[in-house]
Amino acid sequence: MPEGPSLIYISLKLKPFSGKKVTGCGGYTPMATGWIKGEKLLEVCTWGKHLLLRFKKGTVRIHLMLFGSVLINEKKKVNASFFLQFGKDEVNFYVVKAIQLTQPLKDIYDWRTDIMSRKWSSKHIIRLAGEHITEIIGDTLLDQQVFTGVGNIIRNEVLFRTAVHPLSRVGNIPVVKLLELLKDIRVYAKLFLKEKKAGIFGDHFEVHEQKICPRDGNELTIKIIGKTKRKAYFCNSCQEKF
DNA sequence: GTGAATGTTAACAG
DNA sequence: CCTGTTAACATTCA
Repeated sequence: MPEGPSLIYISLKLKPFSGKKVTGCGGYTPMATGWIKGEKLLEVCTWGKHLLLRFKKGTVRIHLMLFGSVLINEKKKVNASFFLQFGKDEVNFYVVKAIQLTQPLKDIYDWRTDIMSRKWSSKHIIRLAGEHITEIIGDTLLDQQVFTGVGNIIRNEVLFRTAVHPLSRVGNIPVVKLLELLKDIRVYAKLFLKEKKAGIFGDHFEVHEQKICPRDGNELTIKIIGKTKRKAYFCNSCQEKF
């Protein structure tokens, strides 16, 4: 469920609860939850794949990992790792990691790298990319400190869309090309969110989980690459290796 | 029944 | 001590 756009989608669904008072909370999370009861949910925001629920006494940082899900006024058979009640309404978080943050969010998070943020700055990321010149772009794209919110789907799709080979060294990619890649992450992420809203996300990836390159009809390469050990789908012939 | 999947981090080995 | 590898977590779907 979780890449940047999915988190925005979830946060939009939770926004109506901001300003509302928590009447009950709990779950099997090891995080203490007593401090939340009776508090007003001040704000719902995100940083990449982090869902942030702000309260006066701290923020609950929720991460969905691979299998997490959020249901409003619906329950699964399994226990929720975390839940919040707002009077008659309840929000259930399944298989999530919940942590209490007490520092001001500004001190922890830099939204200039968050692909879903208005504060996103390509200039800043180009600068950061300079510290990763020996790395392969396939790895850097999954580095949450540089491309906050990018996951395996966005990585594979955007590399294909901009015709960049995942094994390209970051330092070898011309800045113009890198800028094109950065821009397309934003474009694709928006499309991702749009499809999520329409309930059709996942219907038509170009390369992710595919077999044939839609551009030249060649067979796609499917390979576990880099330090992240995630599966990359790419076309060896039409994605340029820098 | 098996394996893989939009992910991260703690523990371990060298 | 630093770096890289493995394990662990938990669910759903093909």
